[in-house]
Amino acid sequence: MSEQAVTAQSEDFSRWYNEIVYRADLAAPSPVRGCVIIKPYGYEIWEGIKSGLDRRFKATGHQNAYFPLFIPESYIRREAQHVEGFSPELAVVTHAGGKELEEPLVVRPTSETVIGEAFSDWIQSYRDLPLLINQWANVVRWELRTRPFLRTAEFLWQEGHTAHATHDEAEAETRQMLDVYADFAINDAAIPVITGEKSRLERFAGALRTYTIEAMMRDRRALQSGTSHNLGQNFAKAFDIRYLAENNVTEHCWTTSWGLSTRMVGAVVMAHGDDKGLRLPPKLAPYQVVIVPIYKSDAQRSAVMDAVERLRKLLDCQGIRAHVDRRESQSPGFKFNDWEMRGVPLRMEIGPRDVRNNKAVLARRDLPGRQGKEFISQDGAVEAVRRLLAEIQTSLLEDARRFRDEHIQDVASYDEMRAVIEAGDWARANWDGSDEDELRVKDETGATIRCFPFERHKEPGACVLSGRVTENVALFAKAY
RNA sequence: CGGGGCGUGGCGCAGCCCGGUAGCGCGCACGGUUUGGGUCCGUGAGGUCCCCGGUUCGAAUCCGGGCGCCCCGACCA
Repeated sequence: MSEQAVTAQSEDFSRWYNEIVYRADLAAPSPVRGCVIIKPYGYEIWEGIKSGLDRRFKATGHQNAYFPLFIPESYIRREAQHVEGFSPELAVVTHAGGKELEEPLVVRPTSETVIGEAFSDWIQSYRDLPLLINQWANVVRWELRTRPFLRTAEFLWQEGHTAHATHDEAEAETRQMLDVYADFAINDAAIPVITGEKSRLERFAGALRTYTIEAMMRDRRALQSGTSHNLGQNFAKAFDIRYLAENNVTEHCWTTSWGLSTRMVGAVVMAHGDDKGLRLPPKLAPYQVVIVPIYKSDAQRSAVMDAVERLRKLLDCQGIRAHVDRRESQSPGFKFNDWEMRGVPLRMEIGPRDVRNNKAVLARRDLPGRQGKEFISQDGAVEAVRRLLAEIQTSLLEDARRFRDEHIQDVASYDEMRAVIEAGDWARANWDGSDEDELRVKDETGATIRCFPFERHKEPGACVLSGRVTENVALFAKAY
């Protein structure tokens, strides 16, 4: 990596990102254009994301299920805005079983339609509500340009689909799940996301309202990292999802959907990475501690490996994910660099000197060079590791938060906004513009409205474009 | 679909302008050396130079045509 430092220039950063994704063994280039190959190390990060989310979904009463990969083309057409939004990027199966199908099957780009069709059968009475379902699945959207994890033709995600009796319940669900995402992003992924509502233009095809968590990457670009949609009664009407209320009147349900994808893996890479490669938050790191043994002679090796194995077991018993790098053909120095590149939060070095003194060296990945090194006694290893992992988890979040806050600027005029965007930062502005105004901003600055943040950092004021006084505050940024 | 670039061992590239029988780095295999911050040395395996046609005694190199891929933009989790 020495020849390619992370810089604030997105062009360099993109190169850094691609290289690190492949070198750290998160993914492999796919023989099928734009599709995914996630390698074991990258997949384990995804599994960490899955378990963090699944735990939260269970706590909010959601249950997992699985729906078909194929969707009859006619389903997609039933919700007007939905077709319009997705049709350009659909992959369609026209032949199967050796002959042309009567009705083409779409490879799901998202499952509102099939799940809506199923829900209409499942739901009869208000007693069946709320219906809270999640599915872990892969979906396909034939994107024009792809990047590993951030945008691939096929990606893995979870999509939650719920049905409720009232608008308010659906709205509460939509907001709750956004909060779940934010909680996960902040506390597990150490990414200080900003929650807010999407503009009309950025809204999900067919939704009443779309909420988002927006993350700032190390090159200051924004990444939409999860979304939650209040679908109103649009899909309920299109798929005839109705229930009989207590007063014996038939009503349409109010539905929601929300999703978070393997893009989150890319978000972790881009939000924390540095010149040396990945920096993984301990909660998501496949290996939290890597133990590198150091020895010269065979006698030294057996003494060192005994101590190493003892410590590994100790950590393992405490639920700490520890890995011993037993490679004989690689020097310790090589291993240090290798694991730093792969983002392991903590490295434990044990050599003959340490064995003699009952010591070990711990090196944390979040701090540069010597600053991160600490001598500990082997007896206190578990405690020290536990303490440092917690500190690293916190420090990554704080580091990212500081970075984020330094690069969001409040602006009072359109000129100011252009300058801030031009410089690469995010601009926070009073906004009361039309769709056309929003498009104009995109055209002229390259920035889009990431969201109208829930957390207000700005007083009512004049819209930077229309000049009308408004309470609305929008966050503008260039996005991935 | 618009603009730019590139196709040469597994990967990254040089060679092309000015034709002469294919080279470098990484990786891989084997041997030795080294191991507290990316060891070093030696030996070796591995190539239809994207495809088709033309010019020529001779084409990776020149000419014509085709194909593929990447990057920037439009679309997007």
